[in-house]
Amino acid sequence: MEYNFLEIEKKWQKYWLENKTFHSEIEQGRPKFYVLDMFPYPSGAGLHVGHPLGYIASDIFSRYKRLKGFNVLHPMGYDAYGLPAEQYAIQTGTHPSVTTEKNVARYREQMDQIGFSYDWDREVKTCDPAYYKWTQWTFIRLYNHWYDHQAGKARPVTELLNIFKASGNADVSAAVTPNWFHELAKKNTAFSPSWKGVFSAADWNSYHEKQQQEILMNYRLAYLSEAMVNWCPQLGTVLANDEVANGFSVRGNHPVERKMMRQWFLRITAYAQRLLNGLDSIEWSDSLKDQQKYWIGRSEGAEILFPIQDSDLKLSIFTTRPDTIFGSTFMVLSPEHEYIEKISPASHIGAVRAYIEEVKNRSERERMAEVKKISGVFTGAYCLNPFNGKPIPVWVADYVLSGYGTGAIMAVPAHDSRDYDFAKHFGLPITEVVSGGDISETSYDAKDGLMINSHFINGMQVKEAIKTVIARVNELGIGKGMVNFRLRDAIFSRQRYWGEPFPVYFRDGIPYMLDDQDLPLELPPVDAYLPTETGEPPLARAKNWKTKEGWPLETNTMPGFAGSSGYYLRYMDPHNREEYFSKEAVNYWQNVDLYIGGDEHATGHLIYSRFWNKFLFDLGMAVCEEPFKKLVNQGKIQGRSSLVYRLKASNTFVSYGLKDQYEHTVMHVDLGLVSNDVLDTQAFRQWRPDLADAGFILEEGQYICGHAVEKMSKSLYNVVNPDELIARYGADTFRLYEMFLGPLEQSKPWDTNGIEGVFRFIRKFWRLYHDEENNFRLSDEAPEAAELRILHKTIKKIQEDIERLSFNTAVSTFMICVNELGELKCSKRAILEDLLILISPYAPHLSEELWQQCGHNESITKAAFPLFSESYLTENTFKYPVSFNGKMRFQLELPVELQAAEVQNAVLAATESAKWLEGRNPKKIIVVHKKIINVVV
RNA sequence: GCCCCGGUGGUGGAACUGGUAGACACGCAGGACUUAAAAUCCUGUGACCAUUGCGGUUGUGCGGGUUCAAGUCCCGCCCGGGGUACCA
Repeated sequence: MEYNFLEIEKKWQKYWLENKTFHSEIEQGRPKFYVLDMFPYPSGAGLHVGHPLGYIASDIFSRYKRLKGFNVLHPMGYDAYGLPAEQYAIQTGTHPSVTTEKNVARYREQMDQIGFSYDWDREVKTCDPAYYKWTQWTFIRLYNHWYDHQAGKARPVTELLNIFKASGNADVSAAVTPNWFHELAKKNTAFSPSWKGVFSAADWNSYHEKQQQEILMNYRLAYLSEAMVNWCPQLGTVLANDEVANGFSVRGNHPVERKMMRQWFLRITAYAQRLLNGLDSIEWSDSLKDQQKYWIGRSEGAEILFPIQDSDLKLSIFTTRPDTIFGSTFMVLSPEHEYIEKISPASHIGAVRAYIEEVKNRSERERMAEVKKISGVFTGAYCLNPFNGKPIPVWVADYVLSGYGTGAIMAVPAHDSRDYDFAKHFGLPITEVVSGGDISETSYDAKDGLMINSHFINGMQVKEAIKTVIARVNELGIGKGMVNFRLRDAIFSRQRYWGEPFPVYFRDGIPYMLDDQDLPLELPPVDAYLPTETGEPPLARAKNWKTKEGWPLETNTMPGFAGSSGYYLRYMDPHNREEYFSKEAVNYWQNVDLYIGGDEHATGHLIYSRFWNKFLFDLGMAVCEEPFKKLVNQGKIQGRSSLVYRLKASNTFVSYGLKDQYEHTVMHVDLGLVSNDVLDTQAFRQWRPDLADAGFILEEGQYICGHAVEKMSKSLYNVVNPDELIARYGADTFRLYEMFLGPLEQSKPWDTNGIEGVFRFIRKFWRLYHDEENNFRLSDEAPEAAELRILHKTIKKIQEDIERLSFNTAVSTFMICVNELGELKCSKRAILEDLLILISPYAPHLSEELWQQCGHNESITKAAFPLFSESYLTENTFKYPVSFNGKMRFQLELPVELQAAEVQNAVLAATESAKWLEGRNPKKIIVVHKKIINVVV
């Protein structure tokens, strides 16, 4: 039988589906292994050749682990909420679920063609009410919990209420919104403006329901707050920080502005330290961990109070360099700082207000673009250095951010480059307090040197000085050591239709959660997918969008990362109607052992889901602190575009090698018209009407195209579609070729040319099992030592490669093995059956087919991975490479048992040595057993 | 600016802990089979020099260093990709 991949692949895909070959169930006593792909957003364009790269790798690993005896959980699903389907709905009126279903079906069809070993019984879709019920359920828990820093975990709000009732909040160490009491006093006149947010039990019990709820909101892990948010007018919604880059939306690249809005937030900052600590316990790439570390942005320092001159007010600043306090020659407040109005004298307040107004009107984008532009204004006020009472002028400038630290800094121009630039610009004094730099040209920011001009810390090293100042500040009660994080709470509301509805209603303007029994709150139909005339989100269009009692429901929906934050847990028990997932399931499957996906999720999904998991861990539901033990980012597959060169103002095209002799413009040409960089000129003329009369300047009778590596995109005509390749070469060849392309984690260009080599290999492999007439034929003769050596060498290498996810070298290893067995004309069952098992994770259809022809009734996926035995590889001689002064000169075959001294003698005795010794005596002979000999002369 | 990753033939890449640089494949050249083509098989293929033969020199972005030995380790640069951007 000829190798007919079309038939074989269809046959086994059907077999796997009908026999539920990859269905997994809990099997106590059998070790589990959880392999997960980042589930895709099903876009209308379908899969291109870059998408399946990670899926193939994870599939190979899953199949390998099954052969190794593991009970493998390998599910797939869809991150179904997304902007494209909704934008399409806005344009056409088609409900996004219709578009999504269609795209899901297409994705499934494409994935099935590749022969993945997913347990499709566990499929989840984030837009499925049975799934998002648990997203809503978790939101309710977040709302009903607060973070206790003392306990280091989330606790129920009911417990917090008991504490408040019994003893107020003085002893509570909770994660709260900074300056929440200040905002509350502004909103609710029942609270005094000078209130510091501390209340006794008696105070608490005297508060009205509304006041109590308003206070509690600042403790909840999901909370509603008026805050500066990223507003994207084109998308008509708010975005989280990770969804914005350089002032533009990551999706769609639309401008984003800052706006005050009331939104739902998740208090992810409560978990900042744990999110940081957890990174040390997981196997992720350094670059990914660094990205998260930077995003979390922990910095240690101190909060110090500076009294304002002629006032009772004290200005609180945050600094990581308390050692430089005597070098602080001015203070800077952010333009939003509450003290500005209070401290600026009448003589200056006009100019200050004008500056603030100017800053406010600058858009976020302008601000970004003008980072280097220095601006600021003197408030006219002074504060005093708390140690020596020296007056320091207070400025306002927009290089200080209101959202970080206390929104105010002590500027130390000598040792901070931003302060330095500011001081130079406004002619403010620069006082050196750390020796070791030259501050005439630039600031000296290093934390290295001895303190000078600094009273009680003079002569100390920076590190010691920092400790000493913090201790002194503590002692005097004018500040304390403090840790700050760059991480911001996650904005959780979207003013869009296509997302999870919040399980929230409002009574007298106060939010309340729905009962669990009313979940899921399903997404209602609307007449249009646009905001209302009054600017309310699309859900405000839904009829009867209220509770049974008539209270209005929340009209925002949840963001994209809501549904993807806990999906790996739901896969463990996807059909459970009573629980998110059962205790039994999570105790068995624990967490993800290997997670493969793109690194664009570094500061989004991968932080949110770690947070989500830690919260569920605090609830006692997740059993591991970290959801993804090992994570690998597959590289991007870039497009390899073909280029042709058109002579200026003509329809003549010049071949690549001759193009520099003419003035020309470069044009992208469809990959389908090019083979091995040679253009099919006939097809080119038919490609577009305007090219029908195209002329060519050829080299050696051919038109050679140039090429460029760039992103895969329709507009560059370089998109390669897996369906066509599979139709032509089969899925097994396609899988192998994707892996053969290069290391999984590396980005690389797709070049279809090489696929022929892999296809050749597959057919060569097939021929090992067949005679010249293509009849299946294996011999039962005992294998020879040489054949066994090849097999075991291969087992060893394949196992090592797969364990370190080096799939490209594994493919080479198979090629070498088949080349060598082919040379020996090996057709021994004892060799070839093991080889089939080895290759089955890579080329599953082919190996199932041959396995069956070998006479097995059961799927090869149930076989056991062959055991490697060192004994077949032992040799009694070794061919030593012999170097002279490090240069390899010749090889010398010697018995392996020879000791170093004997080897040295043998080398000196070798005839070739004389030539390189040239009569000299060697100074030294290095012998590394079974590695190398180096003669030093 | 800062952080991370990378730079090896015409191309994709291999060399895992320092130990024969260029495995495996593509492409290219030559050959076999064939009326011919496809398919298949064989040989060669980093560069330069020498080819009558063995061969020699050089070579992993650049410049130094450590070592018996460096693509691999150290120092200083250059280039490409990604992340980040006044976070005090």
